[in-house]
Formats: sequence, C-alpha cells, structure tokens
Amino acid sequence: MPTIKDVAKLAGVSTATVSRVLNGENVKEENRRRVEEAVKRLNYSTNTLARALKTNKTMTVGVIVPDLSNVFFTTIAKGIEKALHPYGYSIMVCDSDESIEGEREKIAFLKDKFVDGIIIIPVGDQQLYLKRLQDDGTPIVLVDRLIEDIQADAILVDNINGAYDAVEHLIVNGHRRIGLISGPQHIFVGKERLIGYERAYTDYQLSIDPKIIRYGDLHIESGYKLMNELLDLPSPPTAIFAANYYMSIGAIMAANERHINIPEELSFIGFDDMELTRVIKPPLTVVVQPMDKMGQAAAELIYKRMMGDNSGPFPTILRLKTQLIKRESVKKIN
Amino acid sequence: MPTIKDVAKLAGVSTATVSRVLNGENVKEENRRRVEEAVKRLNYSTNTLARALKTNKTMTVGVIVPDLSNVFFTTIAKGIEKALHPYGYSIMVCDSDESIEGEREKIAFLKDKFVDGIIIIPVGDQQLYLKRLQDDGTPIVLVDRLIEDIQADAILVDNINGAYDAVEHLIVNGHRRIGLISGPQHIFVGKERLIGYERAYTDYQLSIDPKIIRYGDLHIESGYKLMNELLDLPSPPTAIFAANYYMSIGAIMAANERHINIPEELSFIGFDDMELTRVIKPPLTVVVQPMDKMGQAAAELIYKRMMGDNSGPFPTILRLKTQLIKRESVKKIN
DNA sequence: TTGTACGCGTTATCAC
DNA sequence: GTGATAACGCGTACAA
Repeated sequence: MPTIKDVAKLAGVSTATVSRVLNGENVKEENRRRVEEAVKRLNYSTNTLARALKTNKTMTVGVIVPDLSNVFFTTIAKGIEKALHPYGYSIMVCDSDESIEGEREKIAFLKDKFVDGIIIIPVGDQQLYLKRLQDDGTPIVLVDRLIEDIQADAILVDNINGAYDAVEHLIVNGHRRIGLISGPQHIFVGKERLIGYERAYTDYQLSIDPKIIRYGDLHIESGYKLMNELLDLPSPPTAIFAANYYMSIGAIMAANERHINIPEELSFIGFDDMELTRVIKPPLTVVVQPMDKMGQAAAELIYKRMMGDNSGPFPTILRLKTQLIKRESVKKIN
Repeated sequence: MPTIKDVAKLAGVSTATVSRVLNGENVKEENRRRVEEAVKRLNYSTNTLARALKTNKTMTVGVIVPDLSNVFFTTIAKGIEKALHPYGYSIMVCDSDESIEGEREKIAFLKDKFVDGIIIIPVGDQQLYLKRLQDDGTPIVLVDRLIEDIQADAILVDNINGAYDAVEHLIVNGHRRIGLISGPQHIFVGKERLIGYERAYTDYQLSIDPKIIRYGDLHIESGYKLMNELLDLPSPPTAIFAANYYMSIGAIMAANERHINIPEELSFIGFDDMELTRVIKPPLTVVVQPMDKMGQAAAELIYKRMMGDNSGPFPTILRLKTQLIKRESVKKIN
C-alpha cells in the first residue's frame, strides 16, 4: 500500500502539500497537477485509519437494531443508509439481540470503533452506557422507542393516534368488544398503543373489558397464542386489533387454523404493511408506519448534530404519522 | 480519553510494560498488579484505531448482502455474527442494493475500513474488485452464490437437489405439468434450481414444456405476475414450484386473488420457511435452506482463513443440504 | 524482565 | 504557497 510519503516523493513535494491537494485546499496549480499525477500512478488512497486517529472522525454512524432478521428494523436501517450516503457517511449495523446486555455490548463496540454518532432502536427503558457516550459528545438519535432516563433526540411514530385510528374504525363499524393483542408494557410502543386503544374507548364512552386485552412479546408465537386465548373466551371479541406486525401474523395463523372466516366471523386490523399483509386473504386493513421516512429522518437529524448544528430544541422529538389503510378485513356489524 | 502513557505514568512503569500486561505477556507480578490498578483507576481502554494502524488487524469482518430488508439475507448475517462473536470478531453489515455498482462501492468501503475478511452474497457473476482484494491477501468467503471468474471459498446450498426433491415430490404425486417460477438465469441459484427441475423431469422420462417455465427477479411482484401468466395459459399447470421465498409469496397472493383453492385445484411448493409459510392456509410444503448453518459455516471458514490456516483444499466449497418439508399444499392426482 | 526509541500514515502548526 | 516536524496512540525491536 502506497502512503502519502510515497506520493510526496514521486511528486517532488512535501507530504503536507499532498495532504492539502487531497483535502482541496489552495495549492499552486503546477504542484496540484503533479500530486494528482502521482496519486494516479501509485493508485494511492488515503488510509482512513490514520486519518481517523488524527482527526477523531471516522465518517461512520453506528446503527443498533434489536433483531437483524426483523424486516421492520432492517427496513429502517436501509432508510438510514440511503439518506446518509450522499453526505459521505457510512453505517455499521449491529444486532442487540433484544437484550440490554447485547445492546450494551454493541454500544461498547461502536464506541471502540469511534463512530461519529449512534442511531439506536433501544430495547429497554434505560441504558447508562448510552448516556455516558452522549456526555462525551457523541450524538445519539433514538428511533421508534424512547428511553426514560435519557434526554436524546428521537424519531418516533405517533403510536397513540395510530392505534386510536384502528380502534375507532372498528367502533364506527359497530364493534364493541375489540380484543387487543398488545405489546409488552415495558416497551415504549407497547404502552403507547395501549393508550390509543383506551383513549378511543373513552372518547366513544364505551367501557373497557380488561379480559380482552392481552400482552405479548411482539413475536409470531405470542400473537398466535393470544389470539387463541381471546377466541377461547366465553364471550369472545367481534374484532381484534394486533399491535405489531409479527403478532398480526401469529394471530392470523391462529384464526386460519380454527377455520375462522375473516371478516365474516371476525374483523381484524393488523400493524405494518409488509409481505404478509399483501398476501393474506382477505387483504388486511392495517396501521402503517412510514419506515423509510423514519430512517431518513433519523439520518438527517444525526447528520445535523454531527455537523455541530445544535439549533432547534434539545431533545428534538419528531412524531411521524401512521396511516390507516382500509382493505377487506373489517366487517360492519349491527 | 486516557492513553497508554497515562497508565504507564500512573503505574510507574514504561508504556512497553503496560502493553505487555494488556496483551497477556510475561511481566513481573508486582508490575502487573500496578498496571491493572492504573487501568481500572483511569478507566482506560486501548484505542483500537491506533492498534489497527500498527497491526493491520481490525478484528472486523465485512458482510455484504444484496438487500438488508430481505429476511433470508439478514438471517444469514445474524448467523455469521453469532458464530464470529466468540472469537472476538465483529461484523460490519452492508447492503449492496442488488447492484454490481453498489457491491463495488461496499467492497471499497470495507477495504477502506481495513476489515480482516469479507463474507459476501454476490449479486453478479463477476467482480474484479473482489479479486483484487483477494490477491492482496484478504480472505473472501462467498455465500449462497458463486462468482464465475474468481477462485474463492464458498458456502452454498445444494440447490439442484433441493429443486429436484420438490419437483420429484410433485411428479410422484401424479403431476405432469409443473409450472416453474424460476429465478433469473444470471443469478447462480436461479440457474441451479432450474437444473434441478430439468433433471427431475429427465429422470422420470417426462418432457419439459418451456412455456410453463417462467423467469422472475426474485421479488414478490414477479412471483405474482408469473403465477397469473401461468394460470392464464390455455392449458395451465396442475402444480407450481416457486424457486424462492418472495416469489412464493407473490404466487400465493395471485392464487388467492383468483380464489383458487390450494391444493384442491392447484398444488404448490414454495421455497424457504419463514413467516409466510407458517401463516398461509393451507400450510405450505416447502424446500428449506439451513440459513443459520450457512452463516455459521461461512464464519467458521473465514475465521480459519484469517488465522492463516490454509489447510484443506482451495477453494473450499461447502454444499449444505436443503430439506423438503411436506405439509398440506400438494394433492395427489390421478 | 524492563525501558527507550522509533514506526505506522495522516494532519496541524509553525516558520519560511 | 510551501516544507519540516510534532502529534495522534499503540506495538515492538533493541539495548540494557
């Protein structure tokens, strides 16, 4: 590998001049030409490690997601990538494996790699490590979920109104017993979507039956299990709202197995619009999160912070709107 | 940030001694104790950038996948991560965006980051950049697909026999007109699975009707489109074999829309066992690839190479077996 | 066993 | 505009 010294020697100038040419500073035209010539001849490219050691900038942003095999998360990561690329920044995607410990480990790893910023979809409601990093001046942007004990910029989804819209749609269609397959209450979005559910009930002056609210862990299996529990109730719901994508899948699977006809016998609203919701028969009515936009917004925000732009409020918390896409899984009842 | 000098000063020894302690070499017990004490007091950790600059080892492996929002790929990436972690290696996951150009860019990026090895699911059938890296001594492991003009270790799936098993199963169940929703022929697995299809037909002395072989681009939409084309044929197939996961989804979606009953009116075998195949009614018979094992095998192989172990043949090409999981989407016909 | 001094490749700071 | 050189933080001959 040729170094800047080799280039300097070949071009007959000092390394400083080469560095200046490389960084687009003012250099005599003649020297610039010779340096560029030498760079080409030697096929030289700057050693990013050495540069980073000196400048404390790696031009890299760390992205931590809870699960790399979850499309929702990776789609967001992809959105971040796409938005950061034009700025010359690259990302390192890590998997926290849905655990605080894994998260801690990945944060340490990214810190080790001297990333210039971290975008994270956190798994718990606290993370001391993050706070420490933040105090050291590394910009942090939270996505999808908030952490209680930390003041950080965040890109969120308006979960409350997202869930509200779904439940309201069911109520307007005559449903009074709406089963909720909820996320866990220690996770931010789980809490919020439950609030949306409750608020819709309250606004329509209906009373809530806690027995038809069930808490899962966001995975297929728990959607499957909770759907079965709800359908086994002496007086089962006439409609179900599943509060995330994978639990929606599990729930549908359970309904299928029991040969329950949607929407004839049971109305259903799911969450997120990915492969499944397009292939299911009937097409599912769903609450859709703008995953691309989430990634993009996170990227823009962290870029701004990395540039040292601290204008605007701190923390800046963006709430992106969801969309209720009405298809054929909801039936109007008396 | 404390440096090794700070530690040396506090411990009253030289930086060399500190370095030795850090790297577990022989040091007088007393000094070791004092150094460890100082490390703890200062909360020191070695600067990986500086170390990498000196040693030319970053303890990082680059992983390039064609699409970060494709579960098949990210599941493999996750498997790699899990297997490499115990060795102290971390991974950088990149998205080549299904393009040669994107791939080239990511390879350059990883080279810039001085990764110690690259595991890649390639998108085309050539890649000069890779060859160059390999010539520079960076271990490369191909996953899922081979590249024609390169000699490299690879972890593949026995696509030929995987497809063969599926088609054979349909033939044994009386089907003679088996529609194939194939991948593109410029992609390795597309070619191989077609061969498996053809071989099964040949072995059973049946003649192939090229009209019921259709070529898609591996995405949902093309599965959907090709399924419709096949069903619109004057004499449509009695069974369909879709040669990847997303095209399977699209195909099923098309069948659903046309209210075609599987397996009563049409038998179906899909590829890979992920969310969809578990939720579809009826449960789908599928050819399953061992994604976890693929990731793990790739990790083990590249680790071996990074350790300088060149035993075994070069290139080492592993063929992992697929499994035909028989469920309820195939009907025996006369 | 330990310490010194230098190298890694780049950038920043100064004189010129 | 340019060149020499210190500095970044670590690893490692080499001498002690």
